[in-house]
Amino acid sequence: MTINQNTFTGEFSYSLDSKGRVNIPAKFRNVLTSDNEQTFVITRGMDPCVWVYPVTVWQSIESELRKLSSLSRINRSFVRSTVRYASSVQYDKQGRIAITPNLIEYAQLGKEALIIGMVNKIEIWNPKLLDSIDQESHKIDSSEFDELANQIIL
Amino acid sequence: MTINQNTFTGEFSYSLDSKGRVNIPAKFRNVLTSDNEQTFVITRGMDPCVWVYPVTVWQSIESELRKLSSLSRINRSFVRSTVRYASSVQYDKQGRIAITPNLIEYAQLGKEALIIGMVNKIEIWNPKLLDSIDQESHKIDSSEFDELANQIIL
DNA sequence: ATACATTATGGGTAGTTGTGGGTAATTTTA
DNA sequence: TAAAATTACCCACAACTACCCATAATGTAT
Repeated sequence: MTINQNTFTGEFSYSLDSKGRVNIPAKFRNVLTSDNEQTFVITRGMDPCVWVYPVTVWQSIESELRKLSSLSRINRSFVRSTVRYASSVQYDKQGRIAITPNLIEYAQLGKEALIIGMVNKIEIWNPKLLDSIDQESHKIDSSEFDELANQIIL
Repeated sequence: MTINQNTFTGEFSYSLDSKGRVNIPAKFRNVLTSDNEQTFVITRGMDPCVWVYPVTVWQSIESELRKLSSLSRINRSFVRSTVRYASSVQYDKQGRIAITPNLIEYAQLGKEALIIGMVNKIEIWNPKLLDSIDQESHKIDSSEFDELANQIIL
């Protein structure tokens, strides 16, 4: 019945209310393993959006980061930028999480929120921003895109 | 007598009801392996139609996607575009799945639905749309078909 | 040919889900 | 320390979805 634990696919349009809360789609909550205890970690995405990880998945990312030696300047900078904006949030009885003002500003979120399952994590987008970025990148990347598509047989 | 597990061939005309449900042909349901638990994954096709995968087949696609690091912009964009419109659906006691409004719009589905077995997946088409696309492409492809003939012996 | 089983299609109902807002508890600020 | 602001927790409602049953059409077996 469930596809896979802690695995997210699909797209949902939800609204960000006046208190900065968004609903986590029921389909996403239902595939969360119980050891997450209704908890996610939210942080800045590499693109201008919010990344949402199940807390257990985030923990394994942290343990990877721990392996990176702080002797390297790039490592330090990478660890800092990854961890800096991360905070853990638990969803309420209605299945909503609160997005910090920090992240709302970074992802330029208004009332509309587009929630996209990205396999191991969830992205929250300003729909209009994603549209414009999508159109830009399609022009640029099409050849590399085709390469990837050839490796993965759909 | 089944041909092959999780393998679909043939064409069927069914109807999409007012709730957006279509029947999966009995022949297709009967070749589904039991580990799929009556579950498919539906998503956008490359053509304007709906693609329907047995969930176990989709899982292997997902595990390929998991290997792509989100540090690369192209990877992120590729994963997003692949997974964005995918959602898992279980067929009900009558053998029907519900098509999401998203996909109904994308495939321009009306009351008529043409269901086509495509070996490892199933396609759901607006019959009229397929007709018009077929006629267009037949004019164009014949030379490229010849190329394929070297690779596949019919 | 007749009885039986399966299949395709339609619709009703109860529970779930998304959204808004209210109140109490906690933290921050003056 | 008191006031203000923020956060956590609770309830309510409308919309939607999953699940159930009914029926007609088709296919299968005796």
